[in-house]
Amino acid sequence: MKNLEIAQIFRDIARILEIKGENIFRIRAYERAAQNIEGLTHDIEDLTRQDKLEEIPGVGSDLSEKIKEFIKTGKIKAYEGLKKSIPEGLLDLLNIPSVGPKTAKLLYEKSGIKNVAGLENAIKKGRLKGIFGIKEKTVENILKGIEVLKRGRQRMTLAQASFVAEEFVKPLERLPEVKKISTAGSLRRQKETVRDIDILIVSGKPAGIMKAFTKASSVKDILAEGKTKSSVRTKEDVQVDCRVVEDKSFGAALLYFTGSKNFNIKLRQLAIKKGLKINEYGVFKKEKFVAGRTEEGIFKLLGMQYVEAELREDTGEIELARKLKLPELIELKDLKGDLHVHSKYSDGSNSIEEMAQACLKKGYSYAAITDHSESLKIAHGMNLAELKKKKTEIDKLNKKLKGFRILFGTEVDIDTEGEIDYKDEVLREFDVVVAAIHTGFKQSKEQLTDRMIKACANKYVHIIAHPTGRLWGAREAYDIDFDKILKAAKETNTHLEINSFPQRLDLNDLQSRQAKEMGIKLAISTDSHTVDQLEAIKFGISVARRAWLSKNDVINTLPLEKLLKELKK
DNA sequence: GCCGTTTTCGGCCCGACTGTTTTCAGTCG
Repeated sequence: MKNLEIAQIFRDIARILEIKGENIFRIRAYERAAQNIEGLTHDIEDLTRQDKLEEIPGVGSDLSEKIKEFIKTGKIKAYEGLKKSIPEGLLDLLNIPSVGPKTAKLLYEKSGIKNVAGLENAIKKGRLKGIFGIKEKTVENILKGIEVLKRGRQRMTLAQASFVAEEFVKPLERLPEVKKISTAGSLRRQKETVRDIDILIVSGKPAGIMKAFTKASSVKDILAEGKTKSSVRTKEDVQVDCRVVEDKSFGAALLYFTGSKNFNIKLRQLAIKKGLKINEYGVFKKEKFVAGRTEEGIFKLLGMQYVEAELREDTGEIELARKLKLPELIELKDLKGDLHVHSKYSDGSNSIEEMAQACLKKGYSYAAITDHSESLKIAHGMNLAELKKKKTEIDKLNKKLKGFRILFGTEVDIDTEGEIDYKDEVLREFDVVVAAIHTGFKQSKEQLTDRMIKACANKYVHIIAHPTGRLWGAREAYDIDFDKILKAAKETNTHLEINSFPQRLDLNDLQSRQAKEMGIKLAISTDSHTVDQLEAIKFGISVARRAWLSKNDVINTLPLEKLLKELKK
């Protein structure tokens, strides 16, 4: 997949053009194309072959030629030329908060600064003094920005972001002057990783809220403090923005702060065509306020369906909403059970009964206890004698539990040859067989892909767990040919898992959407090793919703009998 | 550079906050 590579080049081109002071609309065109290419669910090389590049929003004749050139030669001549026109390190300056293209250009032209190190040095030697427009405060901000850059402004997992947001929302919502409060931004869109936290508040007394917000216990720096909008940085280096609006603007402001940027732009363009103007205060006809209290009201006024926050990425949802053809997204309450749960029999911390009771409490009607298979020694993989004991225990518990069924499951290992470590006569006995790669990650792409395809072909394997193996912050995805695996899954009626574990989220949103488009049904599971981890299912649901999945696309929304039928190959 | 339920040319989302300015440009989201 060259998608990300090409998107990065277009983004770089945009930044070089910015520094050179090019036409802002040309710059935005590159940025828009970059973002849309990043969000593609198809391999851009396939689109090139099928002559469908210009179907990508924001890609016209010129950019499609550049993409073709890159696919063919591995280079884009225009890009190579642009790169030579400015010093290599200059683009890095744009990564410093408070330094944009204008400042970067100024620093380069007036002071010969070519990179971050050069900038730091110049500041230390006081060489920035006398540059028009740069005074003490600006220098101070640049220095702070460099510090932030050096620490690395990382993205958090969705789970971490939810936690940071709660630390602000909880105390704020107790204030009497707070009428409504909501998170917004990529957290509300439930992206798998989040950089900044956005909080929106309705109140008639913004001043007190700004004060309370900037004085919150986890705040380290105040980045900006205005009448209705403030930004802080927490001790963990997370930027949190807070904005206060009146009640009648809540919907408009929520829409605006939830984004995404491209979604907002397209919605506003649509409004302009209808003679309306959208900003964060409302929708206006000439000067007159015509909507804004709720998001629903705004979408209705624009003649379209309500677009769920998770879909707002400008990847076709606006067009479908206008035709009233958006899919009905899956919800947490649609799930009937969890199909990937561990117990004490392998490396889990709770007994089967404890896990089952917790699932029952969540309103599930079944759970598959999928302990590791024999070869995975590190996770106390189970031998045949232990399996027998486990089966007996499950049968006994099932007699006891009312309205709930424990499914006899296993998470088997796909070995380095693509074989499963239990024999067929053992596999046959399970209700649910989840298969996954746990070893030999470093094999070649062909080997890894073949292993997965072979596992799909096994008639007793129902679900491939965490299919790409990526572990956020720890491990990249296996080097696999994902398209081939999708094809194999489709042909063999094997299901793919959306693993809800916050560091995994595997498949991710784009991959899940691709699977759905292929007609593959997915399983949303937690891979829980403790009772508490069952709660992570909400993150799997977030992935599914961002992937446009409906109830029908997910097998564990089925009632028990239908599920067992669906699993049969 | 893209794009078209007014257009193949002339538009292109919109506003808060900051710093350095006396009215605004730059940055950010």
